[in-house]
Amino acid sequence: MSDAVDAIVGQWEKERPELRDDLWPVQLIARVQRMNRVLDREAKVFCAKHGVEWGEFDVLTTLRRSGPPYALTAGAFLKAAMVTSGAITNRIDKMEAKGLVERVRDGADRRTVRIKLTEHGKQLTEVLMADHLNRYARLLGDLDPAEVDAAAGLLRKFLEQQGDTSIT
Amino acid sequence: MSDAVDAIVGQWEKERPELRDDLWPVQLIARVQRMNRVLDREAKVFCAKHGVEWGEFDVLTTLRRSGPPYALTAGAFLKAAMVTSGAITNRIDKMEAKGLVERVRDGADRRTVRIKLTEHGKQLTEVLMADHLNRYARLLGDLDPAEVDAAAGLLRKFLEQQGDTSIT
DNA sequence: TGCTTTTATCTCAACGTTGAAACTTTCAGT
DNA sequence: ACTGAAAGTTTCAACGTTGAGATAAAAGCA
Repeated sequence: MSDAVDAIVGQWEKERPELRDDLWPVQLIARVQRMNRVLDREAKVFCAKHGVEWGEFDVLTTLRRSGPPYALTAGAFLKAAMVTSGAITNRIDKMEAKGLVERVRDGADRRTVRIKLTEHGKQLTEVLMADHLNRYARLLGDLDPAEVDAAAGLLRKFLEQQGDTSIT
Repeated sequence: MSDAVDAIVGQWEKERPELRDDLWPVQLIARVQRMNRVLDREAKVFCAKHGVEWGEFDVLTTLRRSGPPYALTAGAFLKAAMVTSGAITNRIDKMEAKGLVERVRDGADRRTVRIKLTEHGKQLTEVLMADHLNRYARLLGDLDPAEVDAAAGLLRKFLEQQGDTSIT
């Protein structure tokens, strides 16, 4: 059994044999990158079916799981979505035009803008989530659950070390 | 110990308890996505230090590990880099301007264009690789090698299932 | 030899993200 | 109150990628 990354590492071992002992991180890192690409393409197809962008779906689910009143500040999205501020403004602009969310300036701090899920947005999210999780289960369905769990645990350690510990 | 993904899953369990048994794929998939983001940022900083773009570095190493004569067709890059044809054309245009690679149309099939590493490009790549692998080792250095290996193995299975089995 | 299909690459407009600068509001110190 | 620093968001130009279409060459077939 071998994948594209095995081929890549094989090439290095042949071309630069002296690097042999330094290639083990490639085995994980390159696969994380390639898996991300695969997931990304899959996600875009899924979102297109439902008429939303991948980034918009991210905003919808982030709002939905935050619980009532389904409203978060723009700043909260920066960490949750791991994108820059300009991207969030852009996403919200389009989603507001679609009627999925609305901007609410509340009195407490007039710098902040709360992004709030509209009723339409909430209903769409409920529909999307079911399909979304089915899709995930299908993608990983043929893998050993215990191994998936172990791999997730290792990635958690990496992310903790890198300080990816909070979404607020 | 918990990371951002634990927080996300925790929110879902609270908001939609009935989804509890369907959230296990999120534990892996969300971490692959977030780890990819972390790696991406790290890579950009690394590349900026050496005056190349992340996509350009990818082309350089792909050529280098392919072995003499360090020349590949544009099509070969599509699968290796998992990007579209327009992106490759764009990358090669810029790298040719920098003198890192050169386009060679050889007689056999005049449709194909071989992208060839220049001497300058090759020398730069040698320098970059040492730093690159040091960086990788530092990133994963605090993790248990056996666990890294196991996680890489699981991701390999996923990628095989998704047909990511060749770079040619 | 003609004709169609396939393969390989390039072109280009649309798109989303980045990152720095601008803007407004709030906070802290005096 | 006043002033400077900090925080939250928006603006905007530059950038790289996408994806469909164009172009050109090769292969298959009559």
